[in-house]
Amino acid sequence: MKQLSIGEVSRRAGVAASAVRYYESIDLLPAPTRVSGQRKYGMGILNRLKIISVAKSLDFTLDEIRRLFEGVSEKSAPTKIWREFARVKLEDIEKQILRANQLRDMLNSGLTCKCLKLSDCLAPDPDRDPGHEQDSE
Amino acid sequence: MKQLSIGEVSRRAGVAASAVRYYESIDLLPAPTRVSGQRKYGMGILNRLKIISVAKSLDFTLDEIRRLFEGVSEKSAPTKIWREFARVKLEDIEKQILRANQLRDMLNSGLTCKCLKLSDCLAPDPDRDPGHEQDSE
DNA sequence: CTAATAGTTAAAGTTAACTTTAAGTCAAGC
DNA sequence: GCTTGACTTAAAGTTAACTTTAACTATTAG
Repeated sequence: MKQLSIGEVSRRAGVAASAVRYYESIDLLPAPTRVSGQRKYGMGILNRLKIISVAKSLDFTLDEIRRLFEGVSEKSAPTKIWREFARVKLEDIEKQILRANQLRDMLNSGLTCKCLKLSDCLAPDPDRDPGHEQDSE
Repeated sequence: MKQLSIGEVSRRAGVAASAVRYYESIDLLPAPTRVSGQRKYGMGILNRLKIISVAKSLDFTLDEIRRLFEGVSEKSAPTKIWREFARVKLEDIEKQILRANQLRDMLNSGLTCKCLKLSDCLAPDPDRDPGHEQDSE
């Protein structure tokens, strides 16, 4: 079974060695075995780093990912925990899509008539150019 | 013309007063007029803060938003510049929407089949449980 | 052997976007 | 006049996710 040095792990996973050490320091990665002080990893580390990288790209924080791994180390269904995280993240993304549409609409109306109003508000010194106060709700 | 104190702006816009001062310090907001040292804002500030807040929620950095406003402050045809800017930003936002949809799809597939494979890799101590090493590419 | 390369640590530095703190000013109500 | 509450400033603190640095040790090539 091949043992990888931290440098090899870094190269093969495309993750900086300092990041790998950092992940270990926050218990996102387990402490590997040591050979005369130096970390030696099994191939499993590559998978683990891959998962971290994918989760990160899905806007999971490292803390969430850590909890994700923790959940898996429990006896009960790991898929359940993954599903739950994915569900929550899905909601986030739906919201993001809604907001993107909102801003798109704001910008779209900026491209047509409302813009004249909006752009007044965006003028360098709005206090000098009054006359379009919005509703005081 | 109603003048708002920073506290009123904060309440009405749902943005901390310290954040408003911070925005001013990084030139994201213009310096408002002062009445015996205290900031007094016109209603336009609320629009401006709203735009900032929406853009922020879409992962625009404050620096990007600042550049957004800058385009509008040029002397020459402000609406023209605004239009051009809005057009460019629109493209960005369409991309954001696409990316968000992609992300949603990834999470959706995470909720179904792929997960079962992934969960194998999430075992508590991969080094003790070899047998699914990935290709050494 | 030496030199170069790769690994080790703890601690400080980085960036964004703020918040908190400390010390002081100002306006309003009693 | 005094107190209270909102405001002012500069500067330091916060959080996440790392990176960089400094000083040191270990491994490998020649």
